[in-house]
Amino acid sequence: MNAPAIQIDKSAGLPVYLQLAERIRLLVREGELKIGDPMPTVRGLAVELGINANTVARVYRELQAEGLLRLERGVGTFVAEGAGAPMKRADLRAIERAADRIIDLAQGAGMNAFELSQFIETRWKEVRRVKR
Amino acid sequence: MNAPAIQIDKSAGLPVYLQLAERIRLLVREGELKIGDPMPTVRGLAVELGINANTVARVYRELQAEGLLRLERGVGTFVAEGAGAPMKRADLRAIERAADRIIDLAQGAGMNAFELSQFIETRWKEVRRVKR
Amino acid sequence: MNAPAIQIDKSAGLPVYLQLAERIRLLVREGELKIGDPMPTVRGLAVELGINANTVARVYRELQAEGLLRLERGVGTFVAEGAGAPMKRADLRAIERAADRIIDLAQGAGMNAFELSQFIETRWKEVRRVKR
Amino acid sequence: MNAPAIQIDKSAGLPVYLQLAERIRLLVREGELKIGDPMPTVRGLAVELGINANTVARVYRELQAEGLLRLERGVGTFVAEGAGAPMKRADLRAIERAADRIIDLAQGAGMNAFELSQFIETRWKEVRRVKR
DNA sequence: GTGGTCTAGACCACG
DNA sequence: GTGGTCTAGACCACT
Repeated sequence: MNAPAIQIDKSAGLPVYLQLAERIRLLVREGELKIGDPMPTVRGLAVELGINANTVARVYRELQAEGLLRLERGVGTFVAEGAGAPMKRADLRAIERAADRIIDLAQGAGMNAFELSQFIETRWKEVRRVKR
Repeated sequence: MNAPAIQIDKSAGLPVYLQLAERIRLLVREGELKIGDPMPTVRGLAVELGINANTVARVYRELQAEGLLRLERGVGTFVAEGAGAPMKRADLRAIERAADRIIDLAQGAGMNAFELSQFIETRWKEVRRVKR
Repeated sequence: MNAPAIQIDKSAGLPVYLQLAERIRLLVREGELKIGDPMPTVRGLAVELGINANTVARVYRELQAEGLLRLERGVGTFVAEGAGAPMKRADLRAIERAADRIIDLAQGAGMNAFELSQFIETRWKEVRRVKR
Repeated sequence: MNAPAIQIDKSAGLPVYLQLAERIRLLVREGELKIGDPMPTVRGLAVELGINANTVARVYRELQAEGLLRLERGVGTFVAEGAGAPMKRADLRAIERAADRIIDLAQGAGMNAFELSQFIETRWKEVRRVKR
């Protein structure tokens, strides 16, 4: 598909706009969105995700400030030149495999998605602290 | 240590009270907090984390409603009998090893903690969807 | 006065949020707002300027991203440490005197405020182009 | 040159059509465009400035309504008789000198073009307020 | 039809 | 009472 599906969890606690921004950053880093690719329109994406157009516009604006997107009035929104190179495919695959494994383990131990993600964020910060 | 260290990221977007509640649930599941163990006082924990005492009290109340904590007026707060058995040590160790590995891979690929946790949450939901 | 008056021209063509952001940046650079000073509340300033609270909030958020303001949930908004040192008083005075002079000349020649500011912006860019 | 260079800053916040209209008015007042002089064609100017032809056409129409331009179908666009007399050369030179001076001061103090023009507009309005 | 700005007002997190 | 998020909807600038 040309425009990869973007999912949002409106009841996740994390603000919708942060989820959406992060999802787009990830699609760019994964190479699913390449420099110059057109983004969905503000209103179109809003309808697709069941959120308000202002929320999408806010995300696009912030990503433009980051240099990741380029907003052209009257034309559309595109992945900007400043988006940087995507991850290497091999790296991405390795992370995907590792993710599938830990998800499997966590499910076996009775954790849910939120618990696992929190666990990993906490552990990340602990590891960094130890390394210092 | 009597009370395991709890970390909160006030600038993480996720509400403080959700982070705190989740952190305590995890400590119980990991077996670091056992049934009957005393929790830090509301005020003490609030000071330690640099957040408002009301926020801590709210979390303790919610966890009491869940049956995870037991608030004894005038005495203190304790891990309740309803907390359930902790995870098996082997499971926990396996998840920790898997976490360290994926954190390593993600850092190597230039991701940050938030990106990785979002990636895993998204992947979890995708996997579940595929399995259906 | 503790909180310097901020003025907005809602019919100026330039978006209100840009005017407001620039006005605040200038007050900081002029030294009228110092590091640690409290800003008006979002809602209070909105009422004072006759604009919507969301517009003020957007400006505060953008200035926080710039490192100029510090927003504390439940507390208030303050001039941040990253605001940098204000201009020297002598420089400021010299610019004020020069401004008064050119305003006088422009008024004598029948220009209005918008024309003069456009003239200066254009000339600035021409000068820079020549210098290159 | 036949048609003096016109500059537009598409990222300046101020609508392009306002910038363009103001720039033309100024060229007439400065005497760089005299009564009867031909204006660039709509399409030519649009291409030169990298904006849409509709936008240029709209500006020409507005300036015609003001009596500044005269559109002759099939022939071209010209500076109209109603354009009025240009500023005195001495006045213009004095303003230019004053502008160069204040630009110099502002650059020395670390301001940018937008900041200076906003500063002057604000000061203009303050001065008028004081004089009343 | 695209993005941009602004409003009015609801509800939430936090102190 | 403070800032934060989100909605619904209006109107504008531009292609």
